[in-house]
Amino acid sequence: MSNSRSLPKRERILDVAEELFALHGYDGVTLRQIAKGAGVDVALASYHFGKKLDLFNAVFERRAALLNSARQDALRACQLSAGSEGPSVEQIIEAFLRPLELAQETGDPGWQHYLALIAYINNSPYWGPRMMSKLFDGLVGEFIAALRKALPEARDEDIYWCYHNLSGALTLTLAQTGRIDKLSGGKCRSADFEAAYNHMIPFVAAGFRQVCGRGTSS
Amino acid sequence: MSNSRSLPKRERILDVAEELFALHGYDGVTLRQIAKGAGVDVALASYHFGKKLDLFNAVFERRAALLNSARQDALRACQLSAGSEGPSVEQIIEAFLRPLELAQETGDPGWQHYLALIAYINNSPYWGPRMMSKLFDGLVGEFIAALRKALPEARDEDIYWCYHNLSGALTLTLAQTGRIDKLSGGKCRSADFEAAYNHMIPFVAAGFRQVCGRGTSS
DNA sequence: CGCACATTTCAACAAGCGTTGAAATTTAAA
DNA sequence: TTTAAATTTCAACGCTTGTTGAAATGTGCG
Repeated sequence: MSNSRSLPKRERILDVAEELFALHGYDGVTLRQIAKGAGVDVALASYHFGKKLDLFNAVFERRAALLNSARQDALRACQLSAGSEGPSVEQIIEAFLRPLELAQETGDPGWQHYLALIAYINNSPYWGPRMMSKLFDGLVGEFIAALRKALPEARDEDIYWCYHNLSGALTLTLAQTGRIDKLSGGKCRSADFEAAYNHMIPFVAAGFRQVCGRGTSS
Repeated sequence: MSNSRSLPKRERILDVAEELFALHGYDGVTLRQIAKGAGVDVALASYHFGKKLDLFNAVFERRAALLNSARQDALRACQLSAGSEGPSVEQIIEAFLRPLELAQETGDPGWQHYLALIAYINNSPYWGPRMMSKLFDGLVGEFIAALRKALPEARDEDIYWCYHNLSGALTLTLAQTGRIDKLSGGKCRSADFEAAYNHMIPFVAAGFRQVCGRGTSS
C-alpha cells in the first residue's frame, strides 16, 4: 500500500498485510486485497506463508523479538542504574513504554501499523487469549516482578489489576483510533505517542501507588 | 445462541448478532451464522434490518439510550449530593463506571455482550471514529466538564489525555479477553466487573490528580 | 550456454457470501 | 370466516473467497 516498490516481494506482502490487518482485523482483509496492495499475484502469499492464518501469525511474530529485546534492555538498564533497592515505579513504567516510541523513531511506518495490530489482537476476545501469551507473557512477568519489588506492601491481586489498567490505556493508544483528536477538538493528537506516554507514565505510576501502597520514595 | 426460544424472532436476531459481533467483529460474522444461531432463515435478517451494516448499527444502538440515561442519572445524582463546589473526581469516575455494573445486574447476559461490542468498536481504528461519536460524545462531554470543575488548575489537554487513559482501561475491561486471568494465575477474573471497577476507580482518580493537579480535597 | 532451483503468475476449483423476489405461513381485524 | 397485512421461508442470483496444481519466469552456478 505505502511501501517501496523495490523491496523483496515477500517483505512487501508482510508490510501490506500488517497495515490492513491492523486497520480491518483478520476477517476484514482478503488475500486479494493484500496481493493487490503489494503489487503481486494472490497465489504468492500462499507460496511464501501457506494459509491465511499462517500469514497472520507471521506478521504478528515478525517484529515481536525486536520489540521484546528493546523492552528487556530498557528494564535491565533501569535496574542497573538503580541501586539494590531496585528502580521506582515510574522508571519501570518508562522502560515498558518508551521502547514503543523508539520503534517509531526508526522512521519505518510499519512499526506503527504493527503496534496497532497488537492493540487489535490484545483487545480481541477471540485472538487475545490465543496469541498474546505466547510472545509477550514472559517479559510481562519480569516487569510485574520488578513492580512487586518496588511496591513491597502490595497484594498480588492489586498489582495485576493495576497492570491491567496500564495495558488498557496503552492498548487504546496503540490502536490510534483518533477519538481523542475529535473529543479534544484537536488539542490532543492520537499520533503523538510522546505526549501520550508523557501523560500515561505519571498517571499510571500514581495509580499504582494509590492502589498498591506508597512504594519506595525514590 | 444462548437465548430463550420463545422471544420474538426479531429480538433473537439482535441478541445473537450482538454476541457474535462482539466476539468476532463485523467481518468475522456471517448473516448465516446469525440466522442459524437464532433458529431463523437467513432472509429474515434482511427483512427486519435491511443490509448487514444496518443490522450492525441496530445492535449498537439498541441499548445505547438506556446506558446513556443510566450514566446521566448517576452523574446528576452525585452532582446533587455534592455541594455547590461539585462532586469529587472519585465520585465522577464512579458515576461513569458503576452503571455498567448495574447493567450486568439485570441478569440479562446480552448486556455483557453489548459492552464487549462497545469495546470492539471503540478500539477499532475503522469503526471507532465512525460510530462512537454519534452516540456517546455528548454525555462524555458532560463528564469531562464535571472533571474540569473538580480539577480547576488542570489544562484541557491534560484532562483529555487522562480521560483517554480511563477510556482505555475501561475498554480492555469490557472486552473480557481473559488475559488477566491467565497472567495472574487465577487471582483476578475478567468477568469480575466489580473487582475491576473497585481497582479502576482509585487508580484513575489518583492518575487524574497527579496529572491535573490536586483538585478539591473532597 | 545449460541446468537446477526458487520465485512468480495463471487459471480454475468448490464453497460460502450478501441480497432479493416470490411463495408460504401466521396474525389480526372485520 | 373472509380478507388484508405482517412475518417467515424458499430458492436462487451473481460475486468473492481461500486454496491449489501446473505453467512461466527469474536466478545463480558449472
